[in-house]
Amino acid sequence: MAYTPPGETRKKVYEFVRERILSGSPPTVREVQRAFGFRAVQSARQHLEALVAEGKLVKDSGKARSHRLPELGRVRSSHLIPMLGRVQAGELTTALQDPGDYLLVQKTRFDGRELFALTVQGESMLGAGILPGDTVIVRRQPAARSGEIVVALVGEEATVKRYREKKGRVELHPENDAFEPIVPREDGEPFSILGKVIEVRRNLE
Amino acid sequence: MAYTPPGETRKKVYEFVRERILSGSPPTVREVQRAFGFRAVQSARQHLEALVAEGKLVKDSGKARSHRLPELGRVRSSHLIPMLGRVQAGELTTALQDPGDYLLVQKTRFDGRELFALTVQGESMLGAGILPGDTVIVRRQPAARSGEIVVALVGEEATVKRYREKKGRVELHPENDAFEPIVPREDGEPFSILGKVIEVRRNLE
DNA sequence: TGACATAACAGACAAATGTCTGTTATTCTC
DNA sequence: GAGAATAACAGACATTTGTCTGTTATGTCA
Repeated sequence: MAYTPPGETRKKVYEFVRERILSGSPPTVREVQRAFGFRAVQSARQHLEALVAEGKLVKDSGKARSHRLPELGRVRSSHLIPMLGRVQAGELTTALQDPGDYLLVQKTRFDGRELFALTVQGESMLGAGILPGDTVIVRRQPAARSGEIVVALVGEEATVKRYREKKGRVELHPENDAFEPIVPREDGEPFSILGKVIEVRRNLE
Repeated sequence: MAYTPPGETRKKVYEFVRERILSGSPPTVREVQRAFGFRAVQSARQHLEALVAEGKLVKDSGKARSHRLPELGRVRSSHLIPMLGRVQAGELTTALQDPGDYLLVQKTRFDGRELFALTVQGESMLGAGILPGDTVIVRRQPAARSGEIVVALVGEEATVKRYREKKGRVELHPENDAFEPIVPREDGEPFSILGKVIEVRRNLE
């Protein structure tokens, strides 16, 4: 490779390595070498070492593909969680076993097994900023605290509502004046909480 | 390691490798070996090969740390994108160089470089289901089509609004009756589109 | 010009890592 | 119990990858 102005190639090496790290496979020294057409391994190594010295990268000495971004220490661990489509609510819990799609989430506190995702249908939670088509990420749990947004099974249907306890009575509140609160157990319909909504996502592409 | 029932260790190996891949550094065969206390490298390798045969993992033969999740191949790529905090809007573009935190996204169409994330402040987009504290994921682009939600730089401030062109005139519409549309360039304030909002996320934990 | 810094190169060695061949142990089924 | 299937082990070899020592080229600046 021809001589380049000081810092120029360095910067490109940094960007290259950064992209590779962010996309999941940090390069080896020789991959950097090849990517830049260096004829010597040491050329790539010099840049990498300099970037580590500058604090722009960190690495584990002696290990393959061990370059990391220093900021990434702060990034929390991530999980693939099952994404449920338009399944019948009754099958919901069993459908969790064999999901059709996955969603990538980063959650420290939870195990991937406790989480699943649902596509919201209907406009009953407009007031809480949850629109039809939004994806809700749910932590499986059999109970909730008053005020939390939950996914509940009422009869045969899974529904997203705000959970409230009033004088010991359970109510599922929509956030939309056009809908009425649901008071389960009053009509004897089977009722259970599937989990708590811990994240809402909306695609606008 | 003692003999374990068929499939049991296999499953744990899969989960181990999966976690490592998702957290950014796929393990070497010997790291798997050590993690499970195998006394032979081959023990780890057998499990890994079986998982590849089952289609639960894929790998590049001969390369270090090359195990990948096939699902991630389907989704094509996951990226960590820079998350901008409460930065001054004027510094926004340069601040991208040195982000404070990262957000994990899966986007097929886009490169990690084109994306960044912002925390929404203010209630001007309530009507579009975007609440204060929500995170918007933005694709950097200098223009938008009428009707799209954008992040724009008006004067010194970055703002999330719906972009509209009316008779060739540009307007930035809030989705909240308490706010007035912004008509940039009328008062000569510097104006530019930073990018288009392609996803909205809200944490409820 | 000459000292100095950076960039790039050359060739090697050492360590990490992937791969291979063959063996023993455990469980299940018939 | 024999055979099959899976799990685990042992010991090596080959390749990849990280690291090292030393050299040459290009540009900067007093």
